Amino acid sequence: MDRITRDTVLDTAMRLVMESGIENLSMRKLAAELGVAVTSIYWHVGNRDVLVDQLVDRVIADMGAISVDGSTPVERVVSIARSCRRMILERPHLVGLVRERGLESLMMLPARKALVREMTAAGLRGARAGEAVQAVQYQIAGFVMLERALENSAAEPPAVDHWRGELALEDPELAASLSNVTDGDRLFVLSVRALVESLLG
Amino acid sequence: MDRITRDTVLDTAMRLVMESGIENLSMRKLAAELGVAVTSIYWHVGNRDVLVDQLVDRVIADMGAISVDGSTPVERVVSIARSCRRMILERPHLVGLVRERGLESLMMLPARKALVREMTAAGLRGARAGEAVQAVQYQIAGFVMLERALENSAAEPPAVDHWRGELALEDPELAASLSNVTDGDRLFVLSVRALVESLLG
DNA sequence: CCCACCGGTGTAACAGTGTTACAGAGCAAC
DNA sequence: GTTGCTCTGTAACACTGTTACACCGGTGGG
Repeated sequence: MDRITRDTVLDTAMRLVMESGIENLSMRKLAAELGVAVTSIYWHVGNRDVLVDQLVDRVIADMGAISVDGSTPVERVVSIARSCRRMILERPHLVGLVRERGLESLMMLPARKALVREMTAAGLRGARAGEAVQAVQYQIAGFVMLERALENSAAEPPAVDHWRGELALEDPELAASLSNVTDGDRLFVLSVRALVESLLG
Repeated sequence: MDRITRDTVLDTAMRLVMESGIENLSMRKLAAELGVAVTSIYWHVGNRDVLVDQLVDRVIADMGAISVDGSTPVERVVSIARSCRRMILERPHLVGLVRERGLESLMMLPARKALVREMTAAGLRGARAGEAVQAVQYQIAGFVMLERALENSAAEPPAVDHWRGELALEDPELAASLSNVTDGDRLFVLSVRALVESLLG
């Protein structure tokens, strides 16, 4: 009997997603949570797709500004990347959200401007600078997406590598480094720094 | 009436996936295609999840060997990465397949061995080499996953960047480079080369 | 005042999904 | 012949997104 609003629908949808993930959000559950029939939701938001789109927009809107620290350009770009990664990892529902829609690029919009500033500050101009920005963006987004995807399938079998035995004899430290469950932040910073140092050099 | 086999089930499932993608594969459609009831499929393969797992294993098994060209270590790693990317892009269904399961890491197994060889040939040892291998692996897989995800959502709105106007005044070539739909291969090779040069330097 | 309209809601259905309890064929072995 | 095993079919359960249609409450016009 209580009237609902497009905003109340989006609010409780957001709450449900943050509680139990996008994969457990259905129109019927949302309607039940609102104490209303399914058709009301369709009247207010139209579709499940536009509902998810609205949720993505909300999450991206509240991602806030990224922090830029460091004195050298490399350190500043690394700090941007790190801030980006932290911001995404702090929002576990975001990955599922943008995985359902195809809006991965929007994930990067706040960083883009900061990256352009740093690249030009480091002396890059024109297409060189543009490619550098895109390369770093792709690396950040790709890394985090992959990282999240891998951690969900952590129950993976040990992936019997037959050649790992012989490798362990030649360079046991290398074999151990490949077997270890990766320290995400360390590998991330290492990769970004390597890429940026090369791009700016 | 015709008896079916686990292999015939997997074969036609694979065919259906290659024809219309994993998202259009349902147990009922598969059963209909086989001219059999759903329960037979369940008896033979058990589950939809194990069915998809089997399909992933098949695709990975037929990925074959990667080619390694080039004289310098950097060029050889770039060639490995490029070969990997091509192999994945040639199998459009693979991305949907591994996106449904969480087995992204398996995507890289054939490349791993080659990367280890090149890194040690370039003089890297121990944890340094292991991290380098993982960094390149993450970059390849992340880049390709992101690339495929972006190309599916190409109908995206132009993403009104308010600051692009002022940027265009300062460095029009940079603005154009950021606006352009990215040339995937060029950006990929550029990124991998930059990363590897820095890791090996 | 009444009636028509419109915004919003509810009922019930359609078509599709994965999965399974259960009954039954066909065949081999004892 | 009867038992037992392998495999298949029927029919259902519990979901999903979506919609055709009826209804209810208010607001404005005649």
